[in-house]
Amino acid sequence: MNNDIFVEMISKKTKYAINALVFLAKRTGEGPIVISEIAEKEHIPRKFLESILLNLKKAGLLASKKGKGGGYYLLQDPEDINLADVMRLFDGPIAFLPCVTYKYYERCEECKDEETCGIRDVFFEVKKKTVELLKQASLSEVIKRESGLISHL
Amino acid sequence: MNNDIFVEMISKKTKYAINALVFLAKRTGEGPIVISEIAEKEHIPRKFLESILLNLKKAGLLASKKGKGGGYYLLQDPEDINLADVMRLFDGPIAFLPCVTYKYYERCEECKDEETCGIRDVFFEVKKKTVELLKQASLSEVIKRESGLISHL
DNA sequence: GAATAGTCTACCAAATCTATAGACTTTATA
DNA sequence: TATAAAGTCTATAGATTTGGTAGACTATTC
Repeated sequence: MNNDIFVEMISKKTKYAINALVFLAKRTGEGPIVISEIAEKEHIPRKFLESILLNLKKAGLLASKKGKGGGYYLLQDPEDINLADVMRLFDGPIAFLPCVTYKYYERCEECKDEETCGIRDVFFEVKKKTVELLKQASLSEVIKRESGLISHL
Repeated sequence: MNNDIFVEMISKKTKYAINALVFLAKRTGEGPIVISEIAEKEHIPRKFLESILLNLKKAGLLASKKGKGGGYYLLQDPEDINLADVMRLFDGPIAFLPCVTYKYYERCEECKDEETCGIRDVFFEVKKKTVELLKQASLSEVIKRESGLISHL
């Protein structure tokens, strides 16, 4: 039984990454923004954020500039960056079971017949819907929702 | 970046629990089934399964009988046990963020204004849909899908 | 050349997950 | 009533992951 208060399902890395990206998206056109500003404004441990931004850069979402006047800035259009991609980058495949992923497919050891596995079928459906919703959630979409124009809550 | 081969999202506990429950559901009416039989047939480490079944018993899904001729059996109708409940039992709330759960609600530390948080809005939608799909997935539904009558793959 | 700012490597503490071991209790039945 | 069968309880342990820190290094600007 889970005695723990709470099991967070997305990692802090992903959460911080999303927050940093949204922050940068809102300030498109202002030129490079320094790590420490993002860290402060978004309440993210500075050193930890460093490695996150580096990952986002390697993944091609961000670019950076060194030296005075340097910092990070979005490399892609906020329309084109979505939460599904970000989550996959840090937390791996978006699925409850490895057998319903495409890129990270792995058979369940205990599974007797995957072809007719009802559990797999259920989790495949869940994964499909989740990815669909997260793909739709681009940075611009997230920002748009912040304004309260669209609310699902 | 995730260098690990794969991050399994539901715990083995949950997976084993579901498999054990489906197994028991298929054998409703046969009386108590011993732990070791479930362990063998479902390829679950025996001792580990013990504690899982105990949890399921405490949660009111299973009952047990000690001594010779004893074992475990379903206490509820297979229609009435769904994957959402099982997952919650072992893995906690079904949500990517604590701020979109009901029973385990917790505010994100870094969050500036929850009311207008676009990220929260997105993840709330995802959670809602996920729970909906998992609620529909009762043990009987899983078994029905195994037969290949309904397939979403 | 000094200050600024990102990059790289290494490390670490805490928590969680997946078990395993073994003693104990209850029950059926020969 | 002894004994074997079967579930229950407590404790522990190894491996992995997560979240975070430290510090040296490199590149850029003025």
